Amino acid sequence: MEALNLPLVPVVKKLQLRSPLNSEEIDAVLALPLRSVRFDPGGYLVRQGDTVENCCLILSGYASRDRNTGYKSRQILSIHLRGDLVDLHNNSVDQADYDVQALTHVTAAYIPRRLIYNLSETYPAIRRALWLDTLADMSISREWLLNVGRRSGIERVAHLICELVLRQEAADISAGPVYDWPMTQEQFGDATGLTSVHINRMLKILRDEELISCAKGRVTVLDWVGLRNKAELAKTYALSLNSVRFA
Amino acid sequence: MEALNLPLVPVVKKLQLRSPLNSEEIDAVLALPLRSVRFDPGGYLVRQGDTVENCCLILSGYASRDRNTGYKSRQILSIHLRGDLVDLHNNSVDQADYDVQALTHVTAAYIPRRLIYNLSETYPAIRRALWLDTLADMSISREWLLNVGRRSGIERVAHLICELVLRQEAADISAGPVYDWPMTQEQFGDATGLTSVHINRMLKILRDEELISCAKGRVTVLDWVGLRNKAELAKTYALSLNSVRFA
DNA sequence: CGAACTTTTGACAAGCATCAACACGTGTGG
DNA sequence: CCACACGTGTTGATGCTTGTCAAAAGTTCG
Repeated sequence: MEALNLPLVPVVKKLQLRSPLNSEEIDAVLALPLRSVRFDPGGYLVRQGDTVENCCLILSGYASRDRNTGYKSRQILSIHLRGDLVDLHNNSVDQADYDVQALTHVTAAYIPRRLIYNLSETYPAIRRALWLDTLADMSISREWLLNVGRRSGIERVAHLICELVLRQEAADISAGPVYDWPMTQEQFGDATGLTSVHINRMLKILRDEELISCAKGRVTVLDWVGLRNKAELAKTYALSLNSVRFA
Repeated sequence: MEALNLPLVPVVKKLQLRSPLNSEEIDAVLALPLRSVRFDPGGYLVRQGDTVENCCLILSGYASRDRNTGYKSRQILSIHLRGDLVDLHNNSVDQADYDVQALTHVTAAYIPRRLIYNLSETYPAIRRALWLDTLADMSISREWLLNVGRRSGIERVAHLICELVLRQEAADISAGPVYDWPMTQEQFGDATGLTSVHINRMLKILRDEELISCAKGRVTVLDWVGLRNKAELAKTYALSLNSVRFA
């Protein structure tokens, strides 16, 4: 019982970032039944066109949502960390209009979407939290669109690194200036609308200017202010990542 | 009384596209108090950083949501037609993180956001409709990100034209192959992540290939299938624009 | 240890931006 | 009524950014 509940603790924490929950509401979330599944990198948690009967929750690892154009290229729409309810947004639509793919090894849990729906109908605070979580998601989306549409290659790369740093801090995955690097350069390109070759060159510039250093699987930010300036990171953006609360 | 309600009819219609409303719910929406304001092209309906106390509804004309990077450039995040509740997504955040700007002459109405919130708490059907409307909005956002991130100039332009055509049909603003053209080439560039000069060249190609023709303020689609092929418009996308319903 | 993937680097090509000049239409004031 | 300014559309010349192709070196994992 206790053991079953533990995976849901990050979810409770994430929801409470948005709207405070009382103990009854917390218990209701923790009581959600889980069906855990492990995925290798590249595995599909959700496939475009799937009939959506479950909501997919990341328990560990990193996953991406993505869409692709006819032939060639993939666009990563968002990146998801532990505690993220990835396809809440498919929750009321018949078919998923994107893939959800494991970037690293991922443990995910499927939750029947009907149960989440019931929960949100029963508890207004949970409803608000889910709503605000969605709003935060949309805010990140907007920033990505600005990033891809109107920034240069070097700015895009710096910006995405900044975002991942901030989100990992908010999720208590990292502390200090050393951060998980969940993705290949190709995947990073798919997130920024660039090719992997160009990503490599941009990372080299950031290394040469001593803003970051890369080891295997990790990035260390050497100069946070410098990196942020390179990214033109909006001041309000950092806020929206962590502190969208019910007002 | 009747006269006051008329502007809200398109909103009711839009909500009912998502989830059926009974007459009590319809009356509740129609009873919302409005404060109408007219804007010239370029006027700001909402400014980034504004404290959000009202929700902004488009009664006529076209508006855009946009963000800009430090110096130069603007990215249009979405385009809004009659009946759209533009900043529902700021509804629970203290400050707007984007501008809302009139593309054409616009009549807009401000509605206290608290009233919309109350409405959604009182009537589950309205809540679902607003939620699904938001999901549809996110679906469009995702497609824009794919468009800007992974498509060539010509594809981006064709794709956006296709989207505007579909949405105007869904909103009963146009019928047949002739469509309003609410924006300048510069604005079109801001929506697609290109420059106005390049937009001009891409439009010339589409005209030379006899896929569209342009007169002042209007675009006529001469070859819908050809234009859609040029855009690689996903089949599922057309659906998501109009038919996100409660399942 | 070897196979498969990822990173790195170079040479070259293509796409798009930038700058600039002119055409066209519209509204405004003299 | 004309002249003019201003915004928008059109086109050309040029250069930078990024993509493409290719090859070699490093890395991971069975």
